[in-house]
Amino acid sequence: MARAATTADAFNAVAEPQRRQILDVLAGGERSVTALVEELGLTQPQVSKHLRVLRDVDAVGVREDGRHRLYRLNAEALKPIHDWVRGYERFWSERFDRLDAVIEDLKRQEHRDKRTENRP
Amino acid sequence: MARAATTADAFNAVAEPQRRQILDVLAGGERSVTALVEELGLTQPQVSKHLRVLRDVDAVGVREDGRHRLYRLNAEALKPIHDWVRGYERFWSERFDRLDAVIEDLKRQEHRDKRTENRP
DNA sequence: TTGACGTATTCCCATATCGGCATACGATGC
DNA sequence: GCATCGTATGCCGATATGGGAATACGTCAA
Repeated sequence: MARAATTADAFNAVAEPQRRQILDVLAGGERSVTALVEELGLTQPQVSKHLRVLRDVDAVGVREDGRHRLYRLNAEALKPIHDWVRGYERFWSERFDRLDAVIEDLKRQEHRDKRTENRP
Repeated sequence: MARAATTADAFNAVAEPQRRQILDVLAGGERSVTALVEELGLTQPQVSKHLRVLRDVDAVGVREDGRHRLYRLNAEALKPIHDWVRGYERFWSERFDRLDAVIEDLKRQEHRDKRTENRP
């Protein structure tokens, strides 16, 4: 056994910078492979391969149009990432600064309580 | 040349499920390596290695405490991920449905303008 | 039908990655 | 000093990954 859980999920798909770029372009609307090749300055096989990965995690969809294949964004697939990272929002968001301060105070209070609770 | 840009950035660090688990635990407060080993059911070298990766991208910090090493979350490092994925929020959030419709209308309008702007 | 175009796939190379095991290393307690 | 604990690192094997080049495949035009 070796190298477990490289599970082709959205997190992995998005870990590659060029794939993020592809998604960013597709956010602007459908594109053919050639269009992506030109806009991103990548080779055609490169783009096709990245699109394959994105398709496997359902982050993009395809539509046939003559000899072209038009790819479109399917942002739903990114929601799990959003949901996960949003759980950390409070650690940096100013909106929660006050709340954090209060929590810290409570923690300190709790510590003091523990240190003194068994004293005469 | 081969395999470019697997750049040890936050996106990559977080692409590994077990590393996300570690961060999730650390979100609850400082932990020693052993504590993480027990809470997650991983081997000690596994945990140490994952922590190394997380430390390299500055997603966690360490503090020495006797022969223990206490790791803590540094959520700031996850902000780039949040910022990036937040750009896609509008694709699934109902709150933006109306706005999307308006934008689409504007795009169509623009297309019409372009198609006719050089006509007599 | 033939040829060009648009795209996907295959093969190969170099390297990165993960797990397991063993081991090294620093701090502590006896 | 010596054994032990807590942790980090090194090495290995298996596999995945990304790039490049070549090629296969399907569609359309002449």
